[in-house]
Amino acid sequence: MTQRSTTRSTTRSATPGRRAGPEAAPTPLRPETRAEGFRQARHARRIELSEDYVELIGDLIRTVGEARQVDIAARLGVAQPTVAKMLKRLADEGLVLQRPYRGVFLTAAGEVLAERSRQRHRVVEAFLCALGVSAETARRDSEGIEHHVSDETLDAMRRFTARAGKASDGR
Amino acid sequence: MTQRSTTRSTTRSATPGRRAGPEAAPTPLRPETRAEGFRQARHARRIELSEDYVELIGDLIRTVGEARQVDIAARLGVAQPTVAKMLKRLADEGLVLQRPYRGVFLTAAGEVLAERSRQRHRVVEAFLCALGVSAETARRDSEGIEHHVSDETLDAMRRFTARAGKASDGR
DNA sequence: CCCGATTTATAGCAATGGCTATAAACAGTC
DNA sequence: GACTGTTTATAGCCATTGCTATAAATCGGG
Ligand SMILES: [Mn+2]
Ligand SMILES: [Mn+2]
Ligand SMILES: [Mn+2]
Ligand SMILES: [Mn+2]
Repeated sequence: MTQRSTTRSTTRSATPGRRAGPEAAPTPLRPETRAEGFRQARHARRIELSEDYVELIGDLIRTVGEARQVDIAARLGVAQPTVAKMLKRLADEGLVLQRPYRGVFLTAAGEVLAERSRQRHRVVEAFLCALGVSAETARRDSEGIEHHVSDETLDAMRRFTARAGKASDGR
Repeated sequence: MTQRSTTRSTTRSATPGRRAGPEAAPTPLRPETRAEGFRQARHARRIELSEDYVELIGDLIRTVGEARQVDIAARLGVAQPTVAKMLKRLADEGLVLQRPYRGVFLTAAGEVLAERSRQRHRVVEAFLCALGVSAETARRDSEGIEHHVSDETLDAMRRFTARAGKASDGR
């Protein structure tokens, strides 16, 4: 431990020389602490697609009666082979069941994930609307945001939306 | 156009048979419309890393004096070669400048992106706090959410945070 | 029962974002 | 100026997510 290395990278800012005054620079943050956020975001990115797929498949089955690759592709804005490959992966993961040329179906596990995802998506979208964002923007932004919202934040959003609804409602 | 195809996939739900009553099922949504959200999310995912890197590099330069690969890696929670490769890409994109064994620096373009990203990140994090989320959760969730927030939503967040601050403030 | 349109499947390609293992360059210390 | 530990660079490797082009399967009508 001769040069800078771990000392600076990890230990140094743990106990900063000057303690934070009121409203001072926000205390540099330990590297490990900072990494937590990035790790969480990377994890969310990894499962994002699965969530969007099962949610969309569930929607299609309910509204159209079946979920075909072409329809999934059209709604995701990707090419059909992209969907085919992804469905294979989802089948491997036990989230969907493919009946060739007869559409895709959700397994029990898929149904659970779909419902959880749909719920969260709805909360986020409704929240954005309650916050005063236009319906179009709420729809578009929520498609990405939903995957990065923890349960705690989701709860806060729910509370706010409910409050806002009560306030603007007749009562 | 004999079978189902485009008819169902694209045209069908454009003008649904039953017009939406008050608070009825939320009108199935045209496939193209739905695809917009997914496209926006995919786009955000593509530039997410660049944003996080330049923001972090700027932070390091300001607080530590220089941005070394090891320090970036520690804060992102990834391995150093991962950082090395990414920095090469960022250099190709004209966002950073590498002086071998002397740290990374931001180009003018990098500086601009970094500042914009940092700003947005701050707004989102402060907003989550104002919403009543714990500081830790706000820090972690904002790391992912920030990249999916449009200007319109960002504005709404700013307004809310300001309002909340005024409300709880002495006056 | 065969045709034509639609839908799926497959092959092959590329970019991205991770990793480990290892070599090379550098900076301080003696 | 050589040792030694730190930092960068490089060389593979792999998984993921997208694409195009093309072949195969299916289905509804005639
Ligand atoms: Mn969703
Ligand atoms: Mn989504
Ligand atoms: Mn950020
Ligand atoms: Mn981020």
